[in-house]
Amino acid sequence: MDLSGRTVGYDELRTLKMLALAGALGGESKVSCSGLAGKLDASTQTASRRLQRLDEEGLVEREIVSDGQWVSITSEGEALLQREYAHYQRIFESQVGVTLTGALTSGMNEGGHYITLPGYMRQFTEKLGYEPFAGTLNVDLDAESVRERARMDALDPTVIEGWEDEERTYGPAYCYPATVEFDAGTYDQAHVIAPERTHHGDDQLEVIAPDKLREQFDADDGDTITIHVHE
Amino acid sequence: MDLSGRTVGYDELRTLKMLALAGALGGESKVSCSGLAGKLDASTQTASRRLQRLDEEGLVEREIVSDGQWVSITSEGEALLQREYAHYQRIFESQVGVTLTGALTSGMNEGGHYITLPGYMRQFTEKLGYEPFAGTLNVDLDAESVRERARMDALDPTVIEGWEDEERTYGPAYCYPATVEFDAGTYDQAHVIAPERTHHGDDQLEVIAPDKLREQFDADDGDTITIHVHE
DNA sequence: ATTACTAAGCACCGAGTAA
DNA sequence: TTTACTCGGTGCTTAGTAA
Repeated sequence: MDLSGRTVGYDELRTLKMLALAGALGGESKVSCSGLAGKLDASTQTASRRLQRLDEEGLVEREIVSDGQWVSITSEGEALLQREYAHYQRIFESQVGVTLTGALTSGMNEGGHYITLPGYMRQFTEKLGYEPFAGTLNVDLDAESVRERARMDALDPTVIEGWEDEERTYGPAYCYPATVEFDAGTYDQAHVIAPERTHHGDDQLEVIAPDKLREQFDADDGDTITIHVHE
Repeated sequence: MDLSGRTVGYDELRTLKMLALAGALGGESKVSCSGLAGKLDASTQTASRRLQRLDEEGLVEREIVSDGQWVSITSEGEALLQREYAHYQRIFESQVGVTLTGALTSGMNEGGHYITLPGYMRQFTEKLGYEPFAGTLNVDLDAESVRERARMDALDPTVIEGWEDEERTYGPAYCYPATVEFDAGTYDQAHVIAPERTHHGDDQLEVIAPDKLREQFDADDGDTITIHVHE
C-alpha cells in the first residue's frame, strides 16, 4: 500500500507520529535526538537518522540549533498522518464516507476536456457503468473540507488506468462514488474524480455524472453544494 | 514508546492494520499471502512471516486452508490498534479525554490496601497534590467502556514510581486526572489509577480522590457512575 | 494455486568518533 | 551538551525450493 509514493518506511511514519504528539504539527517543536530516541526506544543515532530522512522526504522542516532542533511537520507530512488516521477511522468508526462542502465554480475546467478522451471514456463506461456528461462539475472546497478530503484515501476507489497516445501520456485517476446535494435537490449517481496523486492543499474537487448536473439542478457559480463521498 | 511491551515491530502493526481493513476485526477474514503482500508492497514470503509473527505474538488467530488462510484479530490485537487510533485522535481531535461508564462495586478492593503504603502515599502527596482517602472507588466498566479505555493510553499520565521493601517489590502505577459523576453530583479532583500494564479486557477501574466519595455522594454498589478522564 | 523453509544479500541499527 | 558521520554486526527481506 502506498505511503504517498515515496520510500517512507513505516518506522519513519512512527517517528512522524511521535513528532506530531510532541506538538510539531501546529508549529515548531523543540526536539532533541536523545529525547526522541527515548520515545522511540532506539538509539540517538537512529533518531537522528530518522529526522534526517523525514527532512529529505519533505515531511518535516528543521532548524538545528546548539542544544537540539526545532522541528515542524510540513503539509505533506500532515497529509500522510491524516491518511493514516483515516485508515483507523475506517477500522473503528461505523460511519464511513466523507462529506465535503464547497462553492460551485467554473474554474478552468481542464477536467472537462480530459474525460472526453476515448482512453478514459471507455473505462468510465466499463467500470462506472455510464458515460459521463462531457464536462466536470468543479467545486471550490472550503478550508474544513480541504482537510477532510484526506480521509477519502481510506476509501477504495475505482481505478481508471493511465494510457498514452502518440503525443503524450495520460495519468491514472481515482473515482469515488458520491451523492451531490444542490439547493434544488440531490443526485446520487455521481463520482468524485481525482488524479492519482492529489496534491495536499488542493481545494478543487471535480465531479462527473451521467447528466449535466448544472443544468438539471439549475445551479450557478457560487452556489454551495455538498458532496457525500460514500464507500 | 511501548507497543504493549512486546517485541512487535511497527511493520507488524502495519500488517495488523491491513488485516483490520480487510475485515479481520469483526470476525474471520480470508487472506492470502500474495494478496497481503500486494497491499504491503512486499514479497509473499514477508507477508507469510508477518502473519506468523502476529500469530506468535497472539495478535491474530489463523486457520490455514488449501487456498489461503482465515485470519481474525484477537482482542489483544484490537487493543493494539485501538491504542494507535487513540494517538491519532489525540493528534487530530481537539476533544481529548475519554469518558467511561460503569457500575459501582466493592470488588476486592485490593487497591485500597496498596495506596496506603508509604512508598505510594508519599508520591501521591508530591505528584497529585493531595493525600488520597485510604480506599479506592471501584467501578465495573460496561463493555463499551472496556474498549474505550484503551484510548487512555494516548493521554500522558502522572507516573507513580515502583519501589520495594524487604519483602517484595511494588510496581509502578499511572494516574489520570478525572471527573466523576454520581447521581448526586460531580467531583472533579479525582484520579483514575491503573497499574503500569493494564490487561486488556480488564473491566475494573479504580479511582482515588482526597475525599471518601462513596460517602460524600451517598453512592452504593450498582449505582451507575460516569468517569471523564481528561488530559 | 497455497504456506513456509533455507540461504544469500542488503539495509538498518548502534557503538564509537568528530565537530 | 548537541547533530551526524563511519563502520561492523545483526536481522530482515527476498529468491529459490519444498510440501
